[in-house]
Amino acid sequence: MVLKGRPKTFDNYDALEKAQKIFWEKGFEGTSMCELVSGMGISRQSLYNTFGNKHDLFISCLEYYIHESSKKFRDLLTSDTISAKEKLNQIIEMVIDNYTCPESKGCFASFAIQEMAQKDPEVKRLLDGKFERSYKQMHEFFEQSLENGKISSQLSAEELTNLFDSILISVTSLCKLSNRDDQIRSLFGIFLKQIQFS
Amino acid sequence: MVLKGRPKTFDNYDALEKAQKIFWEKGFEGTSMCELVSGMGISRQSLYNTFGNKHDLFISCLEYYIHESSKKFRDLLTSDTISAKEKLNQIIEMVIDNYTCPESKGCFASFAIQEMAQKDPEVKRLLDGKFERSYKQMHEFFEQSLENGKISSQLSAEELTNLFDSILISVTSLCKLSNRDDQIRSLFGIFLKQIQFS
DNA sequence: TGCTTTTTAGAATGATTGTTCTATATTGTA
DNA sequence: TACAATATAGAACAATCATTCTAAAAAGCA
Repeated sequence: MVLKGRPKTFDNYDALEKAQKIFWEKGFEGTSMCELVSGMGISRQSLYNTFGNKHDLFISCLEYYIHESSKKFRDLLTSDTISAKEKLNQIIEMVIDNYTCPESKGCFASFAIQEMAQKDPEVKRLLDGKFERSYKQMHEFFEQSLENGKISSQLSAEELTNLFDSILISVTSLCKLSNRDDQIRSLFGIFLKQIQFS
Repeated sequence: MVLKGRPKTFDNYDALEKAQKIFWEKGFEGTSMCELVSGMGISRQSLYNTFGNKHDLFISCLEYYIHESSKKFRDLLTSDTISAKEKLNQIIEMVIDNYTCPESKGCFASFAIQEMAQKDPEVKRLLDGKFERSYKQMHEFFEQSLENGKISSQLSAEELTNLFDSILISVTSLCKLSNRDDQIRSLFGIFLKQIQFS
């Protein structure tokens, strides 16, 4: 394939990341195309040529966010080099850092659940997929760890997954309220109390 | 105080409830005044006279929702006639019914957290207040129940409160995803496993 | 130098927004 | 009957919206 004409000068994913942050702060309906043009640092024409209309752009942002945010989580859970205990500790540390730092904006997917899932089938489908995949990854982790005796618990693999998933989702709302950092940390302490490591 | 002129023919709280449901479905930015005029069943002029502008109206909706949704919860927790175990069971049953019924729309306050809390200080203040009050009510309940021996647990009153609060918040997001009813029910089972009733 | 494509800026479009204004009807009390 | 308050419908307004269009500059390759 031969390239002709002026080459692209901006990076699609850089632009998507900028757009996503704007959507995140102002919401889908609350964000205007003018703000996106300014914020993404590309011209209106380039925006429409590259990303389609406003809704298309939002979907692309959500897809990119889901892809990026799932990466670290999946890599940690499926790593071969660290113990089950260490995996959990690293995930918990990562989450606590993310949701207790002052400039944290929470979770773009959780925001999308509340603003968009009900009225936008495409958003709903993407979110269902994302949360189902991470649920399955967690479940597999707990099931294997219980089976091979790395952990034991009075709770089943399903229950451990349900609880951990619930805590992860709740902190995306808690972090938007005032003075909840201690509660966020406490929740993971409570979760770890459910597990004995060998 | 003597009444003069034509009396009001619509009920403020009925109108607020209708407005709140529209905001709930479409979001603050996604709802137009025209939709509100149609949906609330009153004229545009009456709307502005009674509730001020769009933002004022949203705040009134949120205040009313907070007041109404806190009522049952508070009444149950502070009741003198039923046991601690019965209180928890009734609250749990109420929540599960609310969030697993097909026409459930979730929680208006949780929606407001994600769409509005970050950019609207007044909304933030109302939500901080609501969740802080219900947190304190729960904490008082668990503290007293532990002190007078109605319940015992390996978790402290703070931890029980943190966990229960977290579960309540997470189900407002879970209910917007597909096929999560079992998980919602499971979470309360897990919570009850943390408590021994006497 | 031509050709092609992407880049930019900004005008134009038509629809919709929140809000105010005008005008009139309704329904109570004095 | 007069007055006061609320009710209604809908026009008017200026602003903003998402999107398309116009026009020209920039940058690669043949």
